[in-house]
Amino acid sequence: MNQSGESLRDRKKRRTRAALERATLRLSAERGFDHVTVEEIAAEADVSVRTFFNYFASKDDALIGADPETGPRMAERVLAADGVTPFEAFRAAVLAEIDDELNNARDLWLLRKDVLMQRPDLLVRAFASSAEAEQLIGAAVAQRSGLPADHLYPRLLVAAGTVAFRCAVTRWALDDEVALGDLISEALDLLGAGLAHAPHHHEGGPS
Amino acid sequence: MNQSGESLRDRKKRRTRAALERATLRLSAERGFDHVTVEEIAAEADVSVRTFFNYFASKDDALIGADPETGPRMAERVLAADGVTPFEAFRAAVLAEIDDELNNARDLWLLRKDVLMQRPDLLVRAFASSAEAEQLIGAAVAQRSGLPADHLYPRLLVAAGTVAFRCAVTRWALDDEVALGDLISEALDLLGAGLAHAPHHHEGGPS
DNA sequence: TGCAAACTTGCAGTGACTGCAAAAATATCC
DNA sequence: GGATATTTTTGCAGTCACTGCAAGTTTGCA
Repeated sequence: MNQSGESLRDRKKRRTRAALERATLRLSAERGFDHVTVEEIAAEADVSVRTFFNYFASKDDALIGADPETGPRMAERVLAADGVTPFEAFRAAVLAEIDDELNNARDLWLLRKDVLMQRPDLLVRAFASSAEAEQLIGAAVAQRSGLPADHLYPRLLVAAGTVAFRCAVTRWALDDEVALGDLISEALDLLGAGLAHAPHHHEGGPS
Repeated sequence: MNQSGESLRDRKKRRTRAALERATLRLSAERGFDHVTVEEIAAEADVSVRTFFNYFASKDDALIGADPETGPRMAERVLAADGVTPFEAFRAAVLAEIDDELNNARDLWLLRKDVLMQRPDLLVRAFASSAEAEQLIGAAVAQRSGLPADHLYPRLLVAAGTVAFRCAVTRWALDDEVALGDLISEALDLLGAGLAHAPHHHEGGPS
């Protein structure tokens, strides 16, 4: 291993993963997600098809850049935030995550936007693969709440938070000129305050 | 066409659909969802594989019995409920739907329970196909709210409601001795009241 | 330099899913 | 009751996502 924390191997893996993600998004933005084969993606990223599947469990996963580290990292974030409610901890974790994402991979998110503009429903399908991540984050929320791990609240919070994220991304992809972070924040606030009452509608107002 | 509202054709279609659903669930409960092929399901239901795909767009869809009429029917229910908030209308529509379901196809739900006991994560995947139904119901909620169809609130309500349903079904499949309707009701209440504050935990209390 | 571990690749195979056109079943009209 | 139009079922051929395995290649470490 090198003196730095990241070995050659790690660096190569990160580059390959990024290349596959970028290839998936670039080609999909160009001709539509299901007019692109994994074979083409792999070719564009200059690796074998088999290698594609070493990095992503499915084509859908490559679309959202599903990363096995996301779940554990989010769980850690939830546990780390101190002196706030579990909900606030979760909210902060989500916002921190997307902030990092936009800082480190803004180009990928712009491509993603192009793809989702064409087919917003892809997001619904793609998020279905996050089951085990939800599990982990839910356990963290449960721990912070002093609730049993199988209680309804943590599961519902994480699941609803995930769809809030999804809704926000969808809106972001369609409407122009809004910051993604703001949309996510708004959606989470709505969940926090309760959906019992619809917000009033202002012509040309916020959102 | 017969004197009754339902022709021979309609009756046969309903029977075939039910047979396919039942075959999917029976075989999956027995040996696990992904150790069953569509070929086997079709054989059990006594139709061709191609016919299976005339009824269900995917194997996942057969698992939850995805019905093209569900979306429109739910939308209608939302619009029909009168003199209540959009949230209440949605809530009532969901509860009415599951009530009908349990009355008309309780046996299928018991089989479903067996399958989900083994693999709760299947539900997450299966619900991903409901994108267009969500669209329809969301439009109905928007109309009742006096909000534009692309506003965040209706989309979020329906999406969150869907995962609330999903969470409730998962809990129902794992815990014994609880009515599914009660669990769904509880989950929707939580959404309505807001997730900002975790409910208190009573030992042995109402989970 | 040499060994061990991690990563990549090709290959062969399974199975979901699709379009198409012919065959079978059902509805409609006289 | 029979001819005809409409639906539904089916088989077939083909594409493509995804998997396990075993061999080849690269990187880490002593």
